[in-house]
Amino acid sequence: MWADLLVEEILKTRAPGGQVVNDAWSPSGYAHIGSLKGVVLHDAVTRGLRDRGAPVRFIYGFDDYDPFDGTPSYLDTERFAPYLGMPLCTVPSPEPGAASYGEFFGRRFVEDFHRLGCRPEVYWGSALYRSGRMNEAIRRVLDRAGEILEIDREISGSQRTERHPLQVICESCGKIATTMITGWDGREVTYECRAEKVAWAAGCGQGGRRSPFDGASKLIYRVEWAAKWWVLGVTVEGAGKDHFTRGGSHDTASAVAERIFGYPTPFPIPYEFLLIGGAKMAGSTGKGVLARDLLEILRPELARFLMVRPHYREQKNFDPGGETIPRLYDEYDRAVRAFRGEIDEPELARTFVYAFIDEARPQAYRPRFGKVATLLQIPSVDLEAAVAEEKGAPLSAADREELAERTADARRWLSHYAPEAYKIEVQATLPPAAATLTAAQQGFLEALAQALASAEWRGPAVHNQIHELKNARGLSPQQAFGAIYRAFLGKESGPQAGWLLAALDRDFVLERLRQASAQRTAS
RNA sequence: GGGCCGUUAGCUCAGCAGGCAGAGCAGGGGCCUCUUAAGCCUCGUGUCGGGGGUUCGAGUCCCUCACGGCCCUCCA
Repeated sequence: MWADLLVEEILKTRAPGGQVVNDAWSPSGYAHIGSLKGVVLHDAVTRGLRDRGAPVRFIYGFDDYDPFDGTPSYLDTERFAPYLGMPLCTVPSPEPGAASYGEFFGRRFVEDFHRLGCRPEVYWGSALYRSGRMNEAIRRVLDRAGEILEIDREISGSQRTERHPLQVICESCGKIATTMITGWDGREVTYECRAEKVAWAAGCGQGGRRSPFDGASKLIYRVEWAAKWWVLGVTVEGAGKDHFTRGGSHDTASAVAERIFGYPTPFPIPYEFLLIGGAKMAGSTGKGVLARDLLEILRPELARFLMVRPHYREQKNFDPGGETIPRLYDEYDRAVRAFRGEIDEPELARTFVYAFIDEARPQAYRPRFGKVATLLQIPSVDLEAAVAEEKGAPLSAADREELAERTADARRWLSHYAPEAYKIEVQATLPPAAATLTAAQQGFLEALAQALASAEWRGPAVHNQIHELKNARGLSPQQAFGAIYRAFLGKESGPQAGWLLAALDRDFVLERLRQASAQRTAS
């Protein structure tokens, strides 16, 4: 299990004291799936460290001092246009109930990752700056701006000419993305708010002089990353591979951390992307898969399992279509059984340790997902009774809850993602596929109609009738059952035929059997 | 151009601190009076992408090539 190996490596290479695991995200819209993967990954590592008895804190930052740099597609562009360039914490919330835009989306995301069992200590960038905790870092960065510019050029080949790696909030217009610092005297900075500094927001053209401390300014991204490590004492922090490219933001942040702050780079965890249906897509554009979208597709247990199961360096492409979801369900159930010691799969058992939301929950009886999906589609089946029979004991409250979850998931799967072959739908009229019936099959159906006219209208009785006639007429199971499925479902196979027919209206069944047997066949 | 990852049974993938190739699904066979999507038992010789190398021994380490995916713009 990769998380175990990481934990081991962390304990081996980091100071024996407590670990501080950090992750952060800029709340510029609804979080997308990758941000969620980040939280889960850091939570897993935290869980692993805790499991080994190591003192550990997991902190999570919302970078709501970052500038608002674009309106997501699901919001009104015109309404938010005036706020472009301001810190996310001073942009109004799109809905009532939050003090700011950043807080609104931050809180939404907290809800999402809480559902996945991640409960880091949350902190806000705005509070970090306003409280003065970043002051010393800001001072140091301003004093050594030249060195940082050098580091930037050396590591990333950046052509950045802006000397001060700091952005101050314009006192006139409140924007932070548009300002340029022109001087630093050890107490205050002078700045200009420029109309064309960035393409997506216009500065007011004013300038001024102010103290950069206590929330008046924010470090630029790469430098801020290093500063936060230092200020918060971070010892473990991963990021997506986009940050870990050579000369990328992580390289720069590491160099700044070590050379400017004299602080060792936290244990790095560069992780691969989770693709959904082959696409990644960004949250700020509003396109693509949001964290909450995934939670619409998969219940929290499975969503977390999906992110924890593959090696963190492995790119995973999750395509909810086909048999992906039933397979994921089966795999999760196997992990549960492995954890309980029912099957010998140590790797899976460990995976479960990192995947579970609520350790106690999986004690419930777990009927196979595919089976639930099938039974669900046969009207006569009492799901709870059927599952209780399989279990061999009455269902507990937890069993029923589990079954209800699965039933809801199965319904969703069937209506949105399941291949046609898994859908059982009795056709309202004789399906075209019935035209391919052979004479022998038609004879069989005709005889079946006669026999069923007076048979007991229950699954087992109908089932026996089918078998008797099949045997009497020397038909293979394929021929006999295939004929029934074609006549009713328009397909080659289906659920147990006796129960299927008994679930339907008798007259309807008899009529359909006669239609199918009377139809002229191509052959 | 640089980086990361992938290429293992028909399909989806495990296996990667080197030691006789695995699972699930599909498929074959069998049981439950009944093979037809519920349950149970049983069956897996595949150039582990190609080629070198290290080793007593390599999917498992090193080099190299090919194909595929993604990333290098503050998007995980």
